[in-house]
Amino acid sequence: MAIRARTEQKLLDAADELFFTQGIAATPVDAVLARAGVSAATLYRGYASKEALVAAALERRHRDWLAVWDDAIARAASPEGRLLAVFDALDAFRSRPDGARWCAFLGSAAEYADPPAEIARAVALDTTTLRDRLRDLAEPVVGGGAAALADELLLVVSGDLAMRLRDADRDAATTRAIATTLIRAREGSAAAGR
Amino acid sequence: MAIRARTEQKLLDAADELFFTQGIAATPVDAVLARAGVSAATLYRGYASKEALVAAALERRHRDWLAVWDDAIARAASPEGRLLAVFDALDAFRSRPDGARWCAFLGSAAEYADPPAEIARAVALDTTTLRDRLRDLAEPVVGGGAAALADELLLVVSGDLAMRLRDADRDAATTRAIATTLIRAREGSAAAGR
DNA sequence: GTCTATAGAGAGATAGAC
DNA sequence: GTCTATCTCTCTATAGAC
Repeated sequence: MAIRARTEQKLLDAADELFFTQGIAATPVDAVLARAGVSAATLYRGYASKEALVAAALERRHRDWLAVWDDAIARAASPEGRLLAVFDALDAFRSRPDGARWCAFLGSAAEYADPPAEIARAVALDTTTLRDRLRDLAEPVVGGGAAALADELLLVVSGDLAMRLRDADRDAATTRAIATTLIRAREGSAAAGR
Repeated sequence: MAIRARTEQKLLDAADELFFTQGIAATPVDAVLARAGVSAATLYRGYASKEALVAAALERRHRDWLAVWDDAIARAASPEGRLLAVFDALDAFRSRPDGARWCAFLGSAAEYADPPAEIARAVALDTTTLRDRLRDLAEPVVGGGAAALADELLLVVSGDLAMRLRDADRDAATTRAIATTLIRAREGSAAAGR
């Protein structure tokens, strides 16, 4: 990639902040360039297209998200706490200065009827990472029902994110109440099956 | 509105099918016009802007959605069945020929960082209608916890819709399993509190 | 009430200078 | 490795004929 590391970082910072708060289609490339203080020619030396820049921003954001999630898991004291840590991480990630309006990955998926391959890959990675890690974290809590519980919690996470489109500043309590109820229900049946 | 009823219907049909499957920003007005077999001048005689057409399509869709939901409620035989009917309605609405890719209302909210007033109104109406009707339907099932259960189910509905962005054709079973667990949990505490 | 034709603005991407 | 200048295309909306 024939582009300087510092320039690339400025581009990704600007892309992240604009694409995921204003929307991809709503953000002209010029706006990213102006915020980054970089010229169009430089952008297109490093990236094949606007979509390639979006994909790169998503990939960096995915790494950041995993780091925040890992921190939240590390701070938890029990298996159930580690499973619920995903919601602490959601709150923490959201209150970052560059917090997206709702979800950068779902938002990107929503903007394309037929997403460019690079963007589809980034969104699919987010989904499988969420599902796989939730299942691993659920296993110590509910045993055999871990995969099903992970699917349920993935829907709850997605629902929490989507609700941000309905009420801009909403209470996170409902989300946690749902998660706790779902976990309790499977803890009970796991214990009964033993 | 200086536009013929039949012409308006063709425009709304085309707008609905294109905006909510391809995306609003991704659909040029020309594409709507071509599909409707109507000219640009006619559209702008009836609607002030592209956004006004989007809002009109959302309003019509909202009325259709309520009719489908009402039908599903009418077919249910128990209070709990009527509360769960929202998920039957989601399935039915989705399999219509003009079924949106995920959700026309959330999708419209997602496309605008600062939505035009008419579109914001339509999305807000969808949200309050869902919340209020779910609460009314929950009341006979769980009594005092109805408002809290309605908030939970609204998040589940939104999560089901958002999950369609992750897996294009997914199993509806997870959604219903979550809803049933949440209802059971509050039925239990309602009974215990009596 | 609807159409053809077009105005006027803004988009993504590139050529060539430095 | 980065910038200035620009090319080409597409978009929303309107003017004027029928």
